Amino acid sequence: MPTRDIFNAIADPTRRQILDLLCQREMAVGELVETLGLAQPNVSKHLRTLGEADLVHVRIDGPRRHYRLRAERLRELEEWLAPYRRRWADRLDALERHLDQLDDPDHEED
Amino acid sequence: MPTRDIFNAIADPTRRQILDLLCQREMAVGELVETLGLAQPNVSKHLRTLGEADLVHVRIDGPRRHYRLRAERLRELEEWLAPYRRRWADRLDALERHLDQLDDPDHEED
DNA sequence: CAGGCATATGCCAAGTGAGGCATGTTTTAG
DNA sequence: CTAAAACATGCCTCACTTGGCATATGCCTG
Repeated sequence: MPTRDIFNAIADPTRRQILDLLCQREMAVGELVETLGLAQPNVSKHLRTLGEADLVHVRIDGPRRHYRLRAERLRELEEWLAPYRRRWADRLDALERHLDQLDDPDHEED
Repeated sequence: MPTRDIFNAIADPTRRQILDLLCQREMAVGELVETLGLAQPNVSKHLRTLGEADLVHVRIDGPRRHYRLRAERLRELEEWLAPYRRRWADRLDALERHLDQLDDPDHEED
């Protein structure tokens, strides 16, 4: 069984697009299919992957399944980002960019 | 040529480990090889992928290549995360979790 | 209960990525 | 100029992933 972590889930552009849509409102599979222009089984598979990463939640409504984003799950990403944010947030950032410029003369700097 | 975006770059656990190491200090390939316990060509390939996503920067020092993290590049991820952060940050969050609980009685809630 | 929706799952083919291994390249030492 | 050190690159194989297509499953209507 493959890895179904968040990093893997958001690595696919189509899945990011799905998340983007679900960020606005809950949607049924059919709506997603129509919006994405993909085949229904394909969309279902992506939703499965997202579900295994706990990024979406299903609400069953008769024969329809409404998928809703679990935005809270993305906090994991936020937390992973924390140590790095500290790096770009502090004053060293400017210095590093300056060093990059010195190391790489071809690089265009703003 | 494959996609070399940030999402893809951080999808691999080994590459995240490399980023984690480089977050602390600049390191030469040999140091990374020793720390990671992987074969050198493999490490070089991951570094290449990270480089193509502009997540690392190389400083050539004689025969050695020191890799440094470009933490600023991760701002792209931060920006991508922004719309979602708004979702989990607002008061709707608690409501949504409540709804999840109602939809999914088996789910353990804190 | 038969049939039709809305979705999920299974199977197959093609593309992609990671690791292992051998080899090429650049730099420094002698 | 030769050799060795430090990396990068090329090739191969294997496992995984994605998309397309067919089909199974669950739910609701008549």
